[in-house]
Amino acid sequence: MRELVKIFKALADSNRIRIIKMLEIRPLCVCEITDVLQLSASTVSKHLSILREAGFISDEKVGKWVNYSLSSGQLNHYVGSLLPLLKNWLPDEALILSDRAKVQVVDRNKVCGIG
Amino acid sequence: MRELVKIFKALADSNRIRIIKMLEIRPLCVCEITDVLQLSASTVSKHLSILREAGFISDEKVGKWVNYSLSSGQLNHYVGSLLPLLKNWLPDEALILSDRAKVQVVDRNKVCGIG
DNA sequence: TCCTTATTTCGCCAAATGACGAAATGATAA
DNA sequence: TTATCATTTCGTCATTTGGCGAAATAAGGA
Repeated sequence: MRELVKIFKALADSNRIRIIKMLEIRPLCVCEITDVLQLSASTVSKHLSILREAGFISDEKVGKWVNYSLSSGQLNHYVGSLLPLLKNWLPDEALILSDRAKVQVVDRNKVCGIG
Repeated sequence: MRELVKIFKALADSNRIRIIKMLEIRPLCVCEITDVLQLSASTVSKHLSILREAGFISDEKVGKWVNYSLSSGQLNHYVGSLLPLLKNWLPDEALILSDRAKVQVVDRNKVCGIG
């Protein structure tokens, strides 16, 4: 029960849903997400830790970057059911489409450390 | 997006999940739910309004009681996907089983106005 | 080694949340 | 009509949440 509540809490924020929908495109580092969402790095880092604790995403340190990607969903039963639903949801939401367009072109070597 | 966040917020509380799992058994009035959850009537009423606003439940006034029941799920796309998932989840959770056992025997004419 | 860079953690603040009791509402029963 | 009962609304309070900037970490490059 506590786990299920944690999972729904993780989804109960629009910025975290935006992150999940961005990660459906490809793995991203913190500063790429920061660039798209226009939030501070510390705020994005917090959102990512909430999503990670809930099992939606996993992180992998590569050099000075941490790449975040969607979980396979095989580890957590609830996540395995919810991520496919989310994948089909919000297909026409303007904000999500614009986020994803930015994800397509963002370059971590250019956005990180500048804006 | 706003609607989806509202829906996840509605599920992001253990007492509201308990209510949904109780309503899987049968429709209930506020005071029956109050009796099982051991919360104040005003708190339960608030939880029910959040679930109703999100589309999970509907209410029907019958005499002096208001019967709450699970939505068919045909009205709201998200709810229609999530309620069936919830129906399969937490099948062995002790708290849910105990709530449901109470639902089986609770009598609104006995519990309302006393406890 | 020293400096830069990406990320996380910490401390703070404003707003939202979940709880309660008291008061208001609406319907039944006397 | 008057009293009772189920429910909702209101005001309050403690806790949680989501945001920020500053400081701490950790890795890379000069």
